Amino acid sequence: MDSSSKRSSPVRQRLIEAAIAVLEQNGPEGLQARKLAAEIGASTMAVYTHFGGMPALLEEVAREGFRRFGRCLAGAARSEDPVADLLAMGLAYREFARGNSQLYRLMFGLTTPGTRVGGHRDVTAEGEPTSHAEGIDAFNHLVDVIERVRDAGRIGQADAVVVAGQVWSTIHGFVLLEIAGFFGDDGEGLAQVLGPLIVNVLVGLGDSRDAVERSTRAAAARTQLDASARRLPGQHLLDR
Amino acid sequence: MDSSSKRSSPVRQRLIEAAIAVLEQNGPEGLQARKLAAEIGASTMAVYTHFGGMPALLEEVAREGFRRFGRCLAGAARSEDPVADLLAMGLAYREFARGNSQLYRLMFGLTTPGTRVGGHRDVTAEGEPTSHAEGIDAFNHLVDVIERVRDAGRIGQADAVVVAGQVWSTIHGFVLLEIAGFFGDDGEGLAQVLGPLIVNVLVGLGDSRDAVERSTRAAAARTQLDASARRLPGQHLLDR
DNA sequence: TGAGTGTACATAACAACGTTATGCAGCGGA
DNA sequence: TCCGCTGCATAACGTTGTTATGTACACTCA
Repeated sequence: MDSSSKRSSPVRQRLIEAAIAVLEQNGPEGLQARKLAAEIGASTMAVYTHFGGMPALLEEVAREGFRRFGRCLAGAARSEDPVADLLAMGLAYREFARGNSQLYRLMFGLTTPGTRVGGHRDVTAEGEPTSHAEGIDAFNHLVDVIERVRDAGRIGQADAVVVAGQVWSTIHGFVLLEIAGFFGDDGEGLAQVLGPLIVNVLVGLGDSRDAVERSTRAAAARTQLDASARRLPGQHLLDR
Repeated sequence: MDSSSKRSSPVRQRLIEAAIAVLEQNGPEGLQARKLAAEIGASTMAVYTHFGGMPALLEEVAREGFRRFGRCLAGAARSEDPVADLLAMGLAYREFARGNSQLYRLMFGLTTPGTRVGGHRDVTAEGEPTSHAEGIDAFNHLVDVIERVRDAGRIGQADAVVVAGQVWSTIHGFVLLEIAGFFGDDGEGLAQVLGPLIVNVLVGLGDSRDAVERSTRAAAARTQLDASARRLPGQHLLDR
């Protein structure tokens, strides 16, 4: 068998895309074998001939999500100011997570929706992210930028991987709390929390505050950033 | 009806506790009406007379989780060095999340396991954290410490709520990535990522690096911190 | 060219899940 | 004593993931 007949069969790909679409529209509850199959005009058997079961399909959805995520991060512009590039990548990161919040959560193994037992006893051992490889690929885009930041002499001689882990923790935590609604629905969280926070981290890493804020303006100018979103009252942490 | 007969009925409480125990042992998949009822020696009807359905029970589990989480944070020692107290609270935070990882994820609406449809059409609208109130209570412990840090003149005149949001993002993100296995299973992530990261944030907030590191040692001395855990090879970000 | 082989898929059935309907035992107040 | 209510067991229903079975089509080889 050649690689195109089985590996990239149209129904297989359409199932994954239908799953992503349904996931974002109806939430994880919508990820049902019958529903997805009907969505592409097939029977539930399509899920089993192409994936072997719902868990494997969801695994593939997460993998595809990480690929798109990686492309999103890679698409962040690359200039002569690596700190501005890092900040732009952070904005792209948040934009992806906000625009694909359900997918983002699924990617990090947080959703675990469809792993219902049904007829058989087997269940994916919960939370083991087999899509680690794709996740690390995406993570490496962060490492690359940080290596450039370091090589530009902005943060001393730190280990880029370790620093990337710190930056990733920062953005990941903010994004999840923002998605969960803890920072309100407008851009308040970005302006008041994530923005200052990433600046603080970079200053803590050794860059000068002036330089970081210059880079911030450069990144904001590149991304048509509506950071000063209209503020509406809401029930969240920053509101009191 | 008096408050003890309905509000804190033994079976109601035992169902919640059974759910927490099963959740941590078997993962979200184990949170089934039949299983939980059998666990306390009752029929599935107990779930419906006391909660009205699985979603409400899970909501109550999350609420109880936030209460325990709040008590855990409140239990962090209180000394004359507020930065050391903040760091100790961060350690307690991570300890709770690691020791109750499934519960922690459920608390933040990330798990969404039992919201299967079954007979009726209704489904909790996915991800809306009705247990916000308890979550904010826990969050306020963080705000309190940071107010003391600010009043001690260590971080300028920042808004304590905003700063708390930054610190929370930081720890939340790290803890979730660590739970997901991205930082290895030993304490490497703590020593290489979270520790330096929180120091960087505090330095970025205005404290001096020397003062933060003194506070770090103080906090580590209080908590019998085995930060230098034995390093085993593993497949994760920091390993290459 | 025709029989054999295998894959992709539809149909139908099964076990397990959440939920609801029904019924019964026990209680308290009139 | 009788009524009504509450707490719960039993049994049934609809929906889920999954599996079994059968079939149509494509491809291979003689």
